[in-house]
Amino acid sequence: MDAKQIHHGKESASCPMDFILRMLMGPWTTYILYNLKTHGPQRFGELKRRVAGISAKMLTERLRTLEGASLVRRDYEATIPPKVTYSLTQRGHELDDVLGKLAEIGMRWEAEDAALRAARAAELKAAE
Amino acid sequence: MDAKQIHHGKESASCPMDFILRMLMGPWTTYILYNLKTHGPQRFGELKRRVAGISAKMLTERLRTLEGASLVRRDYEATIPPKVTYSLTQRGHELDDVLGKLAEIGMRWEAEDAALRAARAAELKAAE
DNA sequence: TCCATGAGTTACGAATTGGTACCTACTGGT
DNA sequence: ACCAGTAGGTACCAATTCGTAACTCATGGA
Repeated sequence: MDAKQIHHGKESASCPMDFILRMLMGPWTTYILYNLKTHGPQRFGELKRRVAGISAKMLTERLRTLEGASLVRRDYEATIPPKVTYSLTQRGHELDDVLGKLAEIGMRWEAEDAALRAARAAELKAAE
Repeated sequence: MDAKQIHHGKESASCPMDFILRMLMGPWTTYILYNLKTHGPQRFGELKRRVAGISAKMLTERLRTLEGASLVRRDYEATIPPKVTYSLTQRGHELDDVLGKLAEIGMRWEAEDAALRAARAAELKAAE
């Protein structure tokens, strides 16, 4: 769906995780998935308020992409005003483990880096 | 390192997997990591030949980014011509599991989709 | 003497990205 | 009568991205 994919589309067919990473990679995608996971099904406006800073355009586009990949379901109720609820599909939930593991690794690295910085700072202070 | 990060940097601090996904997300990043994982430490040119279609500029930039994140180590020998070898660090190898799982999910989805398409095609043929 | 190699760097340029502002249609509140 | 909220769509515009082509430096080979 992006030009990038078209651009080297043939090569990327060889790597199955490429597709999935491309899906997760949008700047806001992880926030959206994270919010849908932790706060459950939500309406468009709710989601937009939670994912602070995102524009309606971007949110729409990301949700459409996720919907196209069957990671998110869109339930439209033609009430007035209309009510559109987004939720994770089964596929969306299949990513829970991996995202959890990634978050864990991310946090571990963050902690390690912080410890390293602290140690270095202490070292500097001692040398001074 | 990207403007994207600067752009909503404060918000992204709340999500630890965001950093890590941003690292993996570059169009070529997974190929590079995959190649380093499966073919072991390699020199720049070797890597460039394996990751078909990548430009030297991109490869350099991606490797620098990965190096900055301590996922890849760069060993430079100042011989003539110079010899630069890249390999996964311990941190780089910590992603093996997750990437493996992602690849597995990706392949499963691909297979499911293919099965679905086949079923649909058969249905069409039967109806015809 | 000219070319190729290895590992890049730099300049340029076209395409893509993503934000802002404005539009829709409908209704309920003041 | 006017404004706000819902769920977007659209046009425009600036910035970013990524590819291409040219350049680097030093040496060994034809």
